[in-house]
Amino acid sequence: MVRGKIEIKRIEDVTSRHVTFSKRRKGLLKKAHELSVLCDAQVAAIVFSQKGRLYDFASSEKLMGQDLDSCSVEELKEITTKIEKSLTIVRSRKIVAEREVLNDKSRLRQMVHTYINQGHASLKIEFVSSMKYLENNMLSFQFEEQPLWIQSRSLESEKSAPSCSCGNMNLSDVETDLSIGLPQSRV
Amino acid sequence: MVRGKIEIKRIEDVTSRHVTFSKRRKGLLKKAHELSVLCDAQVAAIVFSQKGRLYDFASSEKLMGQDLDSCSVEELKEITTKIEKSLTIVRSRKIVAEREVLNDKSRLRQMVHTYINQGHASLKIEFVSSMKYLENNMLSFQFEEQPLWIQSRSLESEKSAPSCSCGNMNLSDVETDLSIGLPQSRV
DNA sequence: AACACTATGTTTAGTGA
DNA sequence: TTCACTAAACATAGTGT
Repeated sequence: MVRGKIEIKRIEDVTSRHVTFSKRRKGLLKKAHELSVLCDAQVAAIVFSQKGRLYDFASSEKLMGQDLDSCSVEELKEITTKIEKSLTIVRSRKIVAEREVLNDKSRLRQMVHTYINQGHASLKIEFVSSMKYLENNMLSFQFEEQPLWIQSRSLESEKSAPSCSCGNMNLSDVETDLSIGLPQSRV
Repeated sequence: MVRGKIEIKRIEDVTSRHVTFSKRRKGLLKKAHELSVLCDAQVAAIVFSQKGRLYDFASSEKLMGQDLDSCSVEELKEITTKIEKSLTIVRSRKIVAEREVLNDKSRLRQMVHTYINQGHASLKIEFVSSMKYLENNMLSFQFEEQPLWIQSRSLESEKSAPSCSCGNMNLSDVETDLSIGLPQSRV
């Protein structure tokens, strides 16, 4: 047989799909890295396996592990610039995520609307309530339970941040919180 | 001359860098798309040019533009599953972004600490105040001014979401808000 | 600047161990 | 399963227009 070109559509064979996922995921993250270095650009690539495992690359982590003790003033200023850039990417991720949530909400609205109009009475209540569940999830955006890999990663980040007070603020007391919802839903 | 292999380091020539950025960016987004289709995985790739322009791919947007009026119950359930997946990616982007902010904060702390210990008195005040500015930016995470492209994209999303009340909640009134900061800094 | 070309390097689908 | 291999497909650096 001939090793021909492949069509870009879902690979049905489970083994092939896993192998291809592994190879192409590696390729994608490598390309993301190369682009960020060659062109000095902020690049992030995020991949989820079907099991929910996260593989990602984010260019601003280049910054990690630098030996700050030996920094000159010029180097510190350069790092300041880089941090400003990384703020930009964090903010923009918020924009991208928000856009996605808006699109999701729009789709949910359409679905609920369409479904109700079609009047499949027997399934209606069940479906609408599952829609409500999803809506609530998106609106209150709570994280009751997290997969283990998220917990461990968060813990790692926490541990690598030594306690240090700056001015009259103890930075370890910072509470990080993301809420997307109706104003009255926040406590 | 020989068209040899290139070294992965910043391209100094501005024109070459821009051309390479354009070519490789296109390649990366194509690869991201192919991976998401071939392996049925959630994939997102986010690229910023040095001017702050955003280029991105997110696999869940496949969903967009589907004709929901002709959906069967089975299709609706499938879409529900897809929406649940897209929720996962949105949540995980939050995790990635938070991790990045934590790393940034850790670096800032180290920098301020190191700098103060070195005692360059003449520049100290200036530098520390600029660090404070950055800290505040990260802590309060406000969006006073947005580039035009962000505003126009947000408007597009808003327009494509028709008003529809579901239960006792008018979904168009949803207020989206992200805050990372001290509890008392929130209003 | 933005495209077209193409030699060369890189990625990967399929195979076999 | 997970590796290594390799032909073929693909991406792209340098070039020309």
